[in-house]
Order: sequence, then structure tokens, then C-alpha cells
Amino acid sequence: MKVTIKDIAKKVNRSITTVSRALNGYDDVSPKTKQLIVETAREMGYTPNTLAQRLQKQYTDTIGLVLPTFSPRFADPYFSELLAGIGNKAASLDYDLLVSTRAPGEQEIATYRKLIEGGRVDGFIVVRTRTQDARIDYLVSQGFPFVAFGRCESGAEFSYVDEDGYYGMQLVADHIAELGHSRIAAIKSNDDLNFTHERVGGLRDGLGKFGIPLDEALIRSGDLTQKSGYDNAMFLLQLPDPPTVIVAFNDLMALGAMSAAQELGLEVGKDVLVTGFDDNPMAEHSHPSLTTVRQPVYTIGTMVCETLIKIIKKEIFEHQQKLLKPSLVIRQSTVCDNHRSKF
Amino acid sequence: MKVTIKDIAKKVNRSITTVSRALNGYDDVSPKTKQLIVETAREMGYTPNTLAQRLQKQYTDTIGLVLPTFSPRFADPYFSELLAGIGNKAASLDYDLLVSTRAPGEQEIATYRKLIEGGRVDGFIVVRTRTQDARIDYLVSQGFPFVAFGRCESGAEFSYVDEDGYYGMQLVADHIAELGHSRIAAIKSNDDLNFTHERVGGLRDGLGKFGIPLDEALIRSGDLTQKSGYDNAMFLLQLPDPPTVIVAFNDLMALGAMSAAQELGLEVGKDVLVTGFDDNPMAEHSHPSLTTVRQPVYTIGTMVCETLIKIIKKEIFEHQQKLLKPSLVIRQSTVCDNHRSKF
DNA sequence: ATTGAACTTCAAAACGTTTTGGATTATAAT
DNA sequence: ATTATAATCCAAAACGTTTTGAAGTTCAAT
Repeated sequence: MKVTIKDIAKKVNRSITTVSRALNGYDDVSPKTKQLIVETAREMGYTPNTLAQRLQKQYTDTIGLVLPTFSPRFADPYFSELLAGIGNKAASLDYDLLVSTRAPGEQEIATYRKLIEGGRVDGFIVVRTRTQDARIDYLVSQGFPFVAFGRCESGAEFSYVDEDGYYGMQLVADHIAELGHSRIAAIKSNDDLNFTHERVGGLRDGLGKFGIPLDEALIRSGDLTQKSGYDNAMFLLQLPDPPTVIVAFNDLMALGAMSAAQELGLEVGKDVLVTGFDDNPMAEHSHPSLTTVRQPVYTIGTMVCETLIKIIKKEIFEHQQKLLKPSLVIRQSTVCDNHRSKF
Repeated sequence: MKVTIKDIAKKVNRSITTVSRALNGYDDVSPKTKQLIVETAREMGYTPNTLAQRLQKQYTDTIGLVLPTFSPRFADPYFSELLAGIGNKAASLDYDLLVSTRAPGEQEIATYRKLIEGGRVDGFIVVRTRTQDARIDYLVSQGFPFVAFGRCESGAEFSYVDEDGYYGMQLVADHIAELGHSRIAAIKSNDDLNFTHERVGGLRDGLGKFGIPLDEALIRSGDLTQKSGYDNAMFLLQLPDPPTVIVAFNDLMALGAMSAAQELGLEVGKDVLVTGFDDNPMAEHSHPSLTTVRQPVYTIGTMVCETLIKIIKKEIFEHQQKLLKPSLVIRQSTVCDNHRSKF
């Protein structure tokens, strides 16, 4: 039987009020009784019932994270890392993390609503924002605390942390231009994802600065999986006039694209260049290693979580909007190095 | 202001008891009032306060998952997929999933204890079991419901779902023997992970059946990351008498090993064979594609979650112990195919 | 001695439910 | 008309806390 505050009260012959106040460090209980209470509480192995505390205090010390799982085989390392960042920060601030997995769509909003109305979370972290994001619209309309990883285009103001994808892609463009390439293909992400537009824009404008066109016919849409990178690259590289550079919008697709190129007997980094986005841990140890835009996902996770909790605790009131400048990590998939000369 | 059961009671002029019972489908409330209550509840937009329900009912409808995050950069797709399996099943059974991320160690047990004693979860899912697993010992000692993904060697009986790693590695051994190789290296996982022993045993015995030795000097220990696969393979392949097959204990390390081989100018699938374990989505689209042991992680996630919830609901009482037979997926990393002949 | 302040304590209400154990009314059977 | 039965309903307790508002003590200052 779990020991409650009542048991302690009975044992030390005080009221439950006094016990509660002693345990919570109020100064209106005498040092003697306070010590007595604290000690017997420890002896009896008392731990407060979180549910009761929460019901009384009317907050849950829990933040919600609804992961959009696109397919049953949902295996983007990106999310593991984000989750670790969020989870570790939440734990360190003594918050619980409630994770729900749902495919994007109608059900999704229902999930948010259920969690809010049931009073189960104090705030949300919204990930992978979409251009028009019903989740954000809903949360804003409810005035419910949340922080997004990513911006969106519906007018509403809200707190977010985002990487500057426009800038990131400009770095890629600079790099490509410097290497003297001009027939550029892109494997972008789905158009309803917000960052797609940022990145397309950055790439187009970046190349434009050097007078390099981004041929519409060479822009393909993928779903961020390795397979779709593979399939799209296969298509691109078998065109009559194939591209010499493939800019993928995440590392998974870039890795898939490299496989496709290699399967066609092309040497990546020489016959065709490939770039990714994210810098997930695989990028460094693929063969060839992948040139990519580094996005500090883990850190973003901690930042998002931290600002959410500050908002919940009403430590800040204005909207926090942070835009992180990513950096370009140049590796062998764009710059052929000595190793390859062994062939 | 959230509408409560009291508000409804006042409006329809009944007691809160009746309202509660009407809403919960008891048959001791007349059809008329029942309809009245249900309707006004809907009109007023009533949703029950989960916290209050839980406090009263003394269960939380929440299952706990403490993810062991080994490093800040924690990005094994394996876990995303497991999480999706668990999360989707939990959601479909109307359970919340409370995720905590903690590095293995002392803090870890404290996390479990805190969640149990605070009455925050009804049961746990324990993943990546260790040979001697303090988490399992603790949970067993507390008589707290849990299901493990993986077995362990401490005597206690408990429910688990596991893949038969011994069998899986025998499949690998058969395959290797069939291909006529005899100088075999292994990049195993950390020894305190339970599945390490299963897999080493399966590989050793499997090769033994064909009279092929597993040279101790060719067994290296990795940490399941791509980097460690890369580093270990680099070492192995630069030995005076290098192995012709590298058996990695997961796909990430296998992919790293392939990169290393390729960087050394070796052709994977011909000069050196590489096998993995898991069949994560990348295995199929790497270059060359990876021969690996398929482990249905998503399904295992759903199974683990489902049996845990059955245990919590006391629908079953005996320990459930399921061992899944994995299968071998043969791809180009062990069998050179036509594509390569283009070189 | 009286007042006032400071210190210590607690009963009761509150958070929003569900459950217990009747109580009341209507209906059917004698 | 009485009794038994069934159909409705509800007050109060319970879940385990925190908070409110007040009461009782002690002690120094008048």
C-alpha cells in the first residue's frame, strides 16, 4: 500500500495541512515538527502522488509531442535525434514527455484536441511544420502553449526554432558554382512541408547569383526516404541530358541518390556530385562521405523544449523566434579526394 | 472555463452521480434523462478531465518507455521504427505513451522508480535488454507490470518479445559457408547487451557445423554506430591476413564497414562480403545493397505494447514469451550481381 | 494586565471524477 | 390494499493532494 500524506499525519499526530506544508518548505511550520515530518516521511518511504498533485494544481508538468509517422516503416534518424534532444531537456527540467504517433491528417488535430481537453499536457512541441499548418492554426486559436520546430505561412504569430534553409541552400549553391557545374537537379521534399519552399528558394536564388539556371524539369519531388532518393536519382541520371549535380533535400534521399548513381556505374564526387541536408551521423561514414548542410537537430530539440517550458511557466511572454544559421560540411561526394585514385 | 460534470448536472437538474452514470452508459438511468444528459454534454462541449478520472480510478492509462540514449547524437533508425510500432499500438488502444530518455546507469533506475512511485504509469516497456539487467531486476522485485524487448540472463521470469538472434546468425553462417568463405570476421555489439551473446553463439555454432572456425582475433567490439563499424572494418581489412567476410551485428555498423572497404578500394560483394542485422530501410538502398537478417522491429513494437496492455488490464496472467524467427535477406553485399559487371 | 505581533497549527474546501449504498417512485403481483 | 420488484435517482465518500482562512499559543511591549 502506497504511503500517503495522511499516513504521515497520523503517525506524527499533526494535520495533513501541516504535513503538506512542511514537505513543501513553507516557513509557517516550526523547525522541530518540520524535521520530524520530513524524517518520518523519508522513513516511511513517502512519495507524493503525482496525479493528485496535478489535479489540485491544475497543471500536468507534461509536454506533448505528436510525431507525424508517415509510414509504418518510420525510420528517419533525424527524429531519434530530435527526440533525444527534447527528451533529455524535458527530463532535466522535470517534465514528462508524452509522445503520440499519428499520420498527418484529420485524426491528427483530434489527437491534439483530446490531449488538450483531457488536460493531459501543458503544452506542445510541433515538428515538421507545413506551409499551411492546421495544427498551428488550431493551437493558436485555442491559445494553447506550443513551440514549433519550423515556421509556417499562415499569418499567425507563434514561437518557433528553425534552421535557415534558404541560407543553407545558398551555401550549397555557392559550393556548386565554385566547382563549375551548371546542370543541377534537385530532389526536393513534399511541397506542403514548409522548409521545402525555403530550400528551393535558397537554391534557386543562390544559383541565380552565378547565372546558373535551376531547370524545372530537373526538380523532382521525394518523400524524404532513401528509397525515394534512389528512385528519383535513377530517373534523373537516365535522362538524355542528365544533371551533373544532384541536390537532395535531406541526407536519406542523398544517400539513396548516391546508391543509384553507383549502381549506374557512375563515380559520385566525379561523374556526378551529390549533396544532402541535415548531416545525420551516416553522412560522415558513407562512401563516399556526403557533403551536406549541417543542422543541429539535437540542439534544436533542446531549444524548442526549453522555450516551451519557459512559456508554460510564464517566464517569458513574447513569441520566441529563433533562426539558426546552418553550415556546409564539404565531403567527398562533391570533392573527389585521393582515396579514390587507388582505382 | 472548462465545463465539468457539475455544470451539466446543474443545467439538467440532476445529481452529478446521475450525470456520471449516464455518460458512462450505466443502465440505471432512464432513457429520457440519459439522452438529455448526453445531448447537453455534447452541446456544452464536455470532455472529462483525465486527471480526475485517473486519480479516482487509480490507474493512468499510460505506459512508460525509457529509451537508453547512449550519446547525444542518438540516431538509430531502429528506435524510430520501434517507437512508431509502440506508439501506434498504444494510441489505437487509447493509451498514452510516456517517453523518457536516459543514459544507461544509476540515474536510469531512479527514473523508473520515480515514475512508479509517482503513480504516473501503469507499466513499462523495457528495450535493449542487457545480460544482467538492473531494470528488469528492479521491476520484477517491485512486481510492476512490464514487457521487455529482449531476454536477459538474470533468473527471473518475465514477459518478453525477442528475435531469435541465435537462429538469425545461423542463417548468416549457412549463407557464408555456401559461398565457400572461411576467413570470417565479426563486428559484434557490446558484451553487456543480451543479444550479443545470442548472436555470437549462433554465428560460432553455425560456422562450426561446416568446420569453419571463428577466429577470436577477428572478433571486434563496436557500439552499433556507423562510425564504429567503419573504424573496426578499417582495422580488420588492414590486417596482414584480412578476413573475406565481415559479419556486423547491426546494419549501421555494416554500412560503416562497407564504406571502409570501399575506401580501401575493395569491392564489397566480391573482394569482401559484408552482412548486417535488422534490415533497416537503408539496407535495401545502399550501394551495394546489404545482405542482412530481417528483424520486424515495427511489429515487435506493436506486440510488446499489446501484451503489456493485456497484462495491465489483467486479461492475461502467465508470462508471455515470444521468440520470433528472423529471416535472411540476401542482397548484393554478399552476392555480386550483374549490375556490377558494368565496371 | 492588556495589547499586538509573530509563530504555529488545523479544519474545511477545492481539484473533477467514480463508486457505494441507499432512497424514492412506479409497476406488477398478490 | 398490500407487498414485492424493478426502475430511477442521489448524497456522500473516496482518490491524494494543496490552499484558504482562521484559530490558538507564545512572548515582548505597553
